[in-house]
Amino acid sequence: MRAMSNGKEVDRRRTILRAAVEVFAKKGYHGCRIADVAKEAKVAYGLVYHYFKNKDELLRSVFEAGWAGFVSRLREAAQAGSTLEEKVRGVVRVAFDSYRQDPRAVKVLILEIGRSGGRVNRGGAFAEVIQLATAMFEEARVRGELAAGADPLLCAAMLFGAIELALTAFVVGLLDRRSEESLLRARARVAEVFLRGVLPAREESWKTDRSNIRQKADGPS
Amino acid sequence: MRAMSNGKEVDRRRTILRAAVEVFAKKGYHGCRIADVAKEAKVAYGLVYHYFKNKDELLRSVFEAGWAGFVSRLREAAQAGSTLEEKVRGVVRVAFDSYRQDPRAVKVLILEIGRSGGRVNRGGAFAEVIQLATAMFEEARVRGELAAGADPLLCAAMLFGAIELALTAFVVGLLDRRSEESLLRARARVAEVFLRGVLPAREESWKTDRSNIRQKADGPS
Amino acid sequence: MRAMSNGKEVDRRRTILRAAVEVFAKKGYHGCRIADVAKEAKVAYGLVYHYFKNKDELLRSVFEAGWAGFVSRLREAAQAGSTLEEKVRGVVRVAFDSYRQDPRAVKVLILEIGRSGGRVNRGGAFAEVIQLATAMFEEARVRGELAAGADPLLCAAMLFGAIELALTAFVVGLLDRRSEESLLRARARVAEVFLRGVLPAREESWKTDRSNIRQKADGPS
Amino acid sequence: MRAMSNGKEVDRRRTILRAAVEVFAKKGYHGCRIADVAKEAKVAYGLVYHYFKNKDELLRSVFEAGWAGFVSRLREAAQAGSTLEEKVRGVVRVAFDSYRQDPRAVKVLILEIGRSGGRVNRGGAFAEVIQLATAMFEEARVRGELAAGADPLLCAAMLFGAIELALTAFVVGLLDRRSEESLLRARARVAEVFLRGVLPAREESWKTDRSNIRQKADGPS
DNA sequence: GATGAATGAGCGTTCATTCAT
DNA sequence: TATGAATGAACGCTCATTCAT
Repeated sequence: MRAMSNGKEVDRRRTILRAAVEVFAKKGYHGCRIADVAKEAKVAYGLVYHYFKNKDELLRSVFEAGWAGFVSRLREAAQAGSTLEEKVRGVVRVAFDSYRQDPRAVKVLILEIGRSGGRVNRGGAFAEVIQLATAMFEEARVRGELAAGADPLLCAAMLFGAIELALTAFVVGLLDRRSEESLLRARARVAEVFLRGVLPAREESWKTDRSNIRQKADGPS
Repeated sequence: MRAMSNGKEVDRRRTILRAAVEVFAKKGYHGCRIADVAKEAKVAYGLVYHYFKNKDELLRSVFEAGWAGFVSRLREAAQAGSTLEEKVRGVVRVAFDSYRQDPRAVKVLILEIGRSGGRVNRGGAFAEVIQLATAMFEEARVRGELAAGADPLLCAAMLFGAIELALTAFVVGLLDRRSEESLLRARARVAEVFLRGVLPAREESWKTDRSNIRQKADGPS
Repeated sequence: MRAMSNGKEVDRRRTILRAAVEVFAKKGYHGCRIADVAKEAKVAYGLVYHYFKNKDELLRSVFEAGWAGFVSRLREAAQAGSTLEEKVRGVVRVAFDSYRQDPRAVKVLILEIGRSGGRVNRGGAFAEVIQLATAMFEEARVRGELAAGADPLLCAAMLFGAIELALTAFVVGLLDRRSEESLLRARARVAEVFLRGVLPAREESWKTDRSNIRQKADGPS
Repeated sequence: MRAMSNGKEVDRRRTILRAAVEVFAKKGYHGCRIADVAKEAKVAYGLVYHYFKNKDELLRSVFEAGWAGFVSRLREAAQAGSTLEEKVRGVVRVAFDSYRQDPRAVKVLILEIGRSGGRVNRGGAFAEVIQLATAMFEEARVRGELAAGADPLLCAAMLFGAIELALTAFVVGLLDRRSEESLLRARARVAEVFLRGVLPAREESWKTDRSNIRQKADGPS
C-alpha cells in the first residue's frame, strides 16, 4: 500500500514536473501559469500545490531536475578523458546530445532559465558549470596542455558560450533543427575550433592528431 | 516626423527610455512596472502612454535602442578591418567596450532580453548579429583567411557565445567587475583564443604577428 | 444511538473536539483550519469528516459542548441559592471558576464565539443565558429582593456583561492572569459591586450581612 | 484643481469606508469581501486598493474611524462631569447615544471587531477604554466617591461590560430595537444600577439626590 | 472505519491600460 | 500635453470538501 501510493505520488510529481517543462518551454517563464501546468498534466489545479510549495519552487524544481542531470553528465565527461582534448570533446558531446535527446528541456535551460529574475539561481548554476570547467582547464594548464596565456576561467566561459550560441542557432532555426547530420557536424566543428584555439601549438603533429581523435571520439553516437 | 517636430517631446521620450533601461536592468523584465518607469523618469504615470503605445512597445524600444547602436558599431568594426584578425578584434572590442561604458545596458542585453517570452524579438536580433558576422567569416573564408573546415555561421555563433559568457562572468561577479585591467586582459584573451581556433595555421609568423597586432589594436582605448 | 454504540467512536469524537477547542483558542475562528485540528488530534485529515459533517458543525459542536456545560452549571447555581445574593454569587463563581479551570475554553467563549458571523448561534446562546438569569431576577423581584426600578432583563445583561469584561481583563492581561489570588479577589469584588447595585437598600444590616456571606460563600473553592 | 480633486479623493475614501462598514455589519468580518465593498460603494474593484493598502488596513480603518470617535466622546464625558455620578452617566449616555445614532456601527464595534483574530487591535482598543475609565474611577476613589473596596480597574471593566451586554440585548433583539423609549429607559437603568453598586452608601440622601440628578442628566437628549 | 491525495471554487492582490480633467 | 484616478482582467494561493483505496 505504502509502496504503491508512494509510487503513485512520485509519478504524479513527475507528471506535473514534465508538464511544467512543457509549458515552460512553450510559454516562457512569465507565461507559465499554474493553471496551464495543471491542465497540461491533466491534474486538478490545487494538486500542483500538493506537490510544490508554490510557483517558484515548481520552476526551481524544473530547473534543478534538468540542470542537475546536465551538470553531472558534464562532470563525468570532464573527468572521463585523459587529455584536455578528450575532455573538451566529451563536454561538447554532452551538451549537443542533451539537445538531441530533449531539445525542449535544453531550450528551457538556454533561453528561459536564469532570465527568471533571480528567482532561479542562474548565477549559481552558471558559476557551478564554469567552475567545473575552470578546474578542468586549470589541470590541463598544469600539465602543459593549455596554450600559453590562456586563462582557465575565460576558456571555460568561452567554451560554454560557444556551445550555447551554437545550440541557440539550432533553437532559433538558423541551423536545421531536424537534421541529425548538421547537428553532428556542428558538434565536431565546435570542438575543433575551440580546441585549436586553446591547445598549445604543436605544429607538425596537429593535423594527424586531430583527425585521429576526431574519428575516434566524434563519430555519431 | 512627429518626433522631430519638437525637441521637448524627443527629450521626454528619451528620459522615459533611459528610465526604462534603468528599471529593466534593476528589476528585470517582469519586475519592470510602468509605475516604476514613470517614477524613475520623474514623469506622470499616464505620460508613458503618450510616448509608448504599451508596455511591450516600450520594452521593445529599450531593446532596439540599445541593440541598434550595438549592431551598428559591430557592423562598423566588421567592415573596418582589412584582415579577419582585425575584424574579430574589432568586434570583440566593441562588445567589451560597450560593457565598460554601460554595464547596465549590456546586462540588460545579456541577461534580460529573451526573458520577455517572444515579446521582444530575440531570435531576430540574434539572427541579425549572427548574419552580420557570418558574412564577415564567409568573406574571410573566400579570401583564405579561415581555417579549413570552419563553418562561417558556426564561427559567428561561437564568437558571440564566447564574448557573451565572458562578459557574463563579469556580470555575475566571477571576474572582477570593477577592474579595468582584468576587463582589458579578458578582451585580449578572448580575441586571441578565438582567433587561434579560427585562423589557418601560420606557424612561423604567429607569435610575432600576434604581439604586434595586440599592441596596436588592443591597448586601452 | 450511534454515538453510544461504540466507546472508541465517542473517544475519537471527543479527541477531535478537544483538538478543535485548542486550535480554535490558539488561532481564532478564521485561522482554525481542518488540517490543524486533524494534526492537533493526531488523526487523519479525512477522519474529521467522519465525525463532523463540515467545519461549521464542528465549530458549532465546540461551542455547544463548552457552552452547554457552562449553562448547566449556571442554571444549577441560579437554582441552588435561596436568596438572590447567593444565586448571584453562585453565578459569578461558576463563571470565574470555569475560567480558572480552563482559561482557553473561556477565552474561546468570550473572544472567539460570535466572530463566526452567525454560523454559530451567538444570539441564541446569549439569549439562553440572559433568559436564565432574567428568570432568576424576576423571581427575586417578586420576592422583593430586587431594588425598585431594576429591570430583570437588564440586570441579567449587566451581570454577564460585568463578568465577561472582568474576565476579559484577565484574558488580555490587564489583570494578572496567573495569580490565583487576584482572580479570587476579582470574583468577590464583582459580586459585591453588582449586588450592591441590585439589591434593595437595607442600610442597617448591609455591612454585617455582606461580610458574613462573603466569608462563607467566597473563600477559595 | 488640487483642492477639488483632493476633495473628491477624500470623498471616495469615505464612500469606500462607509461601504465597508455596511458590508462589515451585514456579513461580519469574514464574510466581508473586497468585491462586496467595491460593489456597495459602486466603485471599481481595484479602486479600493488605491485608497487602502489591503483588506486589513481597510478594516482597521473602519474600526479606527468608528472607535476613535467613540473613545474621544467617552473621554470628553469622563472629564466633563464634576462628580463620579455625572461622569458615569455621561459615559453611559455616550454609549447608548452612539447606538441610537448608528446602530450598525455599534453592532460592528460590539459584535465583530476584535473578534477579528488579532488583525484589529482589540486588546489595545479595549485597554484604551478600560484605562480611561480606570483613571476616572481612581480619581473618584481619591475623592472618596468610590465605595470602599471597589477596585477602579474592575469597576471600569464592569461598567463597560454592563453597557456592552445591555446594548447587545438590543442588537440581538431581546429588547425592542426600535423603541426610543425602551432605549432611554435602559440607559437610565444601567447607570442607576451601576452607580448604586459603586458609590459609597449615602443612605439618607440617596433617593433625593439620585432623582434630582437623573432629571437633569438623563432626560432624552 | 481510516487515510490523505485530489478537486476546484473563492478570494486577495497586482498592474497594464483607459479616461476625465 | 500632462496628470493620476479609475477600471477590471488575470493569476497565485488557500482550504473546505470529496473520494478512491
